[in-house]
Amino acid sequence: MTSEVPSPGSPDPDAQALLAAVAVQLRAKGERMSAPRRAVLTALATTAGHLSTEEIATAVAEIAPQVHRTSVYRALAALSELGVVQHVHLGHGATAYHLTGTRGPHLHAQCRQCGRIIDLPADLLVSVADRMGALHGFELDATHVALSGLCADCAAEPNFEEHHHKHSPIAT
Amino acid sequence: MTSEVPSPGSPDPDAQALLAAVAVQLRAKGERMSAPRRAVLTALATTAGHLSTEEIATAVAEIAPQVHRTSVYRALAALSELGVVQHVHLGHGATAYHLTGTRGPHLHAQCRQCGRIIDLPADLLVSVADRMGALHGFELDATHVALSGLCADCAAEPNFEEHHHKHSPIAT
DNA sequence: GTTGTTGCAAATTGTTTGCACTGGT
DNA sequence: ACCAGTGCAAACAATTTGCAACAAC
Repeated sequence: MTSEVPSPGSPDPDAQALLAAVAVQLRAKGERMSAPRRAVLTALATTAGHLSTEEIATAVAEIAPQVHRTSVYRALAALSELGVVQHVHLGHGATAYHLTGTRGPHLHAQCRQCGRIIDLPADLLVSVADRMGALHGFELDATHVALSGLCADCAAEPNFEEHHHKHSPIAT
Repeated sequence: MTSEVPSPGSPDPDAQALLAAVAVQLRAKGERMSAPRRAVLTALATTAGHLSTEEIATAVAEIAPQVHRTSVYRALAALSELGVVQHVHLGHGATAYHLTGTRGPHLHAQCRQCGRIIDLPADLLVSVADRMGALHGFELDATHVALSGLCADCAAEPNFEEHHHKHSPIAT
């Protein structure tokens, strides 16, 4: 939990390639690659999971301490705009960010007890989407919000033993 | 839109009954019925829809102007605790509240463009829930978050013509 | 008369904005 | 050299908390 960021010595080819590719995309739009953006991308790339703004800010602080929190927000906005970064709305009030490429398209579910996020197959809701389309003409974007419920561990143990707590303490 | 609150003259039997019933439940727990709680319940009862804290606060201000915003939050917390009020997490960062009894159990979907909320049959996700249970032991609570997407109107008109805007301007 | 609840003001938390300056290209 | 992007401080919005006064029971 304290250091999933690669030490300055480990180049991490994947992250390097990502930075280069994004730099190109940015330049194509007349925008620029910068330290904060690099740090945010690195944070996201080295986790492969879903991070809250809070968690990204923390990770960035370890990677590039001089980067201001404000710039993290701005970097996330810019990268979202670019399409490299996506976000998922979790229950409660939190938003989680992840790289668009990562692990292909997938849906999310979050445990309302321990906050754990579970990835689900992208096609899980296709029939539901079809039904909603037929019923209301509603065009479902299933990846955009996380389904809510209880993970296996928390369902088994009804009380809050805060099993893993990889994410937030969650209220509801 | 400006006044769905009943004028002081109209008693509204449904709301009255609700207030009485909740008062009993509160007392059973050693708690009390009060002006703010009455106002919040009335606001929710007279809308039958889903209201944001903002909207509730506004409605309450019309019903009982002396009620402080803080008390609205506290009333919502108390009534949620009691189980009379439930909330749904909408995309973006908003939370909508509604009476537990209202229109029976149902799911929600929200248009990410205009914010409109659509009610869906409660059983829409049962097969998905089963699949998640089998796959991960995850116990889905489908009512707790709103599915996200585009409503028919907004899907037809790709640009933001802010069709109805019953709810928030929504960003994403 | 108790004590749960309120109103208010102040503290918190999370995010955004204005602006002079820095750094990528 | 140009101007997008940054750091910082201040503005903002939304919710929470401490506490004395109040009112439901």
